[in-house]
Amino acid sequence: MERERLLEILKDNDVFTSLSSRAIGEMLDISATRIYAASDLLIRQGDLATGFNVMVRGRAKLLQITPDGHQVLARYIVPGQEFGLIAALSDFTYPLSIEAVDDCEVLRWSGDALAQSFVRYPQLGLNALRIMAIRNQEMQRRYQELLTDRVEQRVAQALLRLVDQTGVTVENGVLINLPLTRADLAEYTGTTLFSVSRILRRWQLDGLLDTSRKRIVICDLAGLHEIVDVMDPASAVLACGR
Amino acid sequence: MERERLLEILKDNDVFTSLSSRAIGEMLDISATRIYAASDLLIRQGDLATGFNVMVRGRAKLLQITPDGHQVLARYIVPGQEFGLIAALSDFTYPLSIEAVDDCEVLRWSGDALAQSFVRYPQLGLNALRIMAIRNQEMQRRYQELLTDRVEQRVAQALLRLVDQTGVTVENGVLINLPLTRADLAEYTGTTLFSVSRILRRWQLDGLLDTSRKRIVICDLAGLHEIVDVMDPASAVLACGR
DNA sequence: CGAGTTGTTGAAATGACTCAATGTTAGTGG
DNA sequence: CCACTAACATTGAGTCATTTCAACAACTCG
Repeated sequence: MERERLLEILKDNDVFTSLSSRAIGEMLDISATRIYAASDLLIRQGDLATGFNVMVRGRAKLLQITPDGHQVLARYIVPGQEFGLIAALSDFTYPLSIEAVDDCEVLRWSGDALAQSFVRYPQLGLNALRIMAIRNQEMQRRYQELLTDRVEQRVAQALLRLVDQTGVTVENGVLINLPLTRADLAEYTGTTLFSVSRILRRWQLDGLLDTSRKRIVICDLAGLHEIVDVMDPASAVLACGR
Repeated sequence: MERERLLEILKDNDVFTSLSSRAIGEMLDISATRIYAASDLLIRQGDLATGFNVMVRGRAKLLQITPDGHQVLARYIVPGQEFGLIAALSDFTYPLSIEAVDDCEVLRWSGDALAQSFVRYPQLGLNALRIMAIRNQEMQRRYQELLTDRVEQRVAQALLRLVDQTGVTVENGVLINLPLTRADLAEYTGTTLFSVSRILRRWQLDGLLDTSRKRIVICDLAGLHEIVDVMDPASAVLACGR
């Protein structure tokens, strides 16, 4: 990929916020490019964390495999997003695997190189801290959702998140630009592919969305939002009380 | 509290790891002491994050209140642990409230002071990053547990975590040194106090633990561990297959 | 075309929740 | 020291959301 484009991608990434163009150029100079094919593992859960990466082309999914064989889909990585930030710290192992959805191209730095860059550009360390903090809060919110919401709300929430991340406007709504099976969504929301199938079917009939195999177009974003925060029995009671 | 004791507490906290005694002394010099009474709020969810704190006496619980009125108990803070690290970053609001369980005493630094200390002692920033990373992994693991485990396993896991954090050896086992009601445990594990009551009762009959009001003594740690990782239907099938 | 992947649907099973009633314990104030 | 009260804990019955499993339908790709 041409240098101009890569510089732009780095500049837009939160890790490199507030860094001078020269500094970003220098960071690019010491990076390596790696190419992966679809369904390759970019990172293997349990390996020592040695590489920090920025995705420049293609998409990948973060998977966590539990001791009892269950698989959890934590989130998707799309171009411009970074992963493996903990490589900057020594003695950390990756807590999950990252699997390429398409063919992928990533920029990669060794953990040591990143740690040294923290010294050279102190802003980089602060940015890293900020990213971690944000991701922490995000996890906290999702944890709480999981604890209090039911399956339907969680699926709605997941779709909204994916629209936010990968949404593309098409004629009849917003397309989630990922090859998303019912099983994927089930792993992402912590339910079964059967439940997901039933829920999507119902929403399709209600005109909230339009789905064919591995393809979901949201027609009524507001409708999904309503499901997320109105549909709860507890809050419904509260709402009635008013 | 006398200075010697405070220095020791800071020294043992992960934020101050690898800092010289002199540096820790200087940090202590610029800290303020705050006292709270039981059930006071040390931090209010939604407030701008302005203070970084280390608990030196007493215990507190991290509570997240959801839009629909549910309460989630994220974790407990015990003496020696820090909270409010994100105050070092500007424009962050606390994602949850912290409520004193007992009377508490905390050391407090302003977010600005902490950010300046990051410049003065670069190790401090790295430590902060490390702590965030660890907490992230911990959240990730709990998220996955919530997604795949059933209530019984989650309660067992919660008890084990609490033993780890606050366990005190007593005659017939390990006491969880917290005033823990069924409702607290329910908020902590994402279930109802009824389910918790039933589960604890059964375990009491099985001799796994000994509980009276607000007091839990674990008699058979190994037994709980078994429940956590053997009791799953999926893994049971796998185990049979061998 | 055919084979494997993906999606749908129904019926039965079930884990967990809700709610109401009741029992138990720790403080409080007279 | 006792009675009283509020907080905490137990228990049972009914209900519900979700899972499980099996069968089948539809699509896609070589």
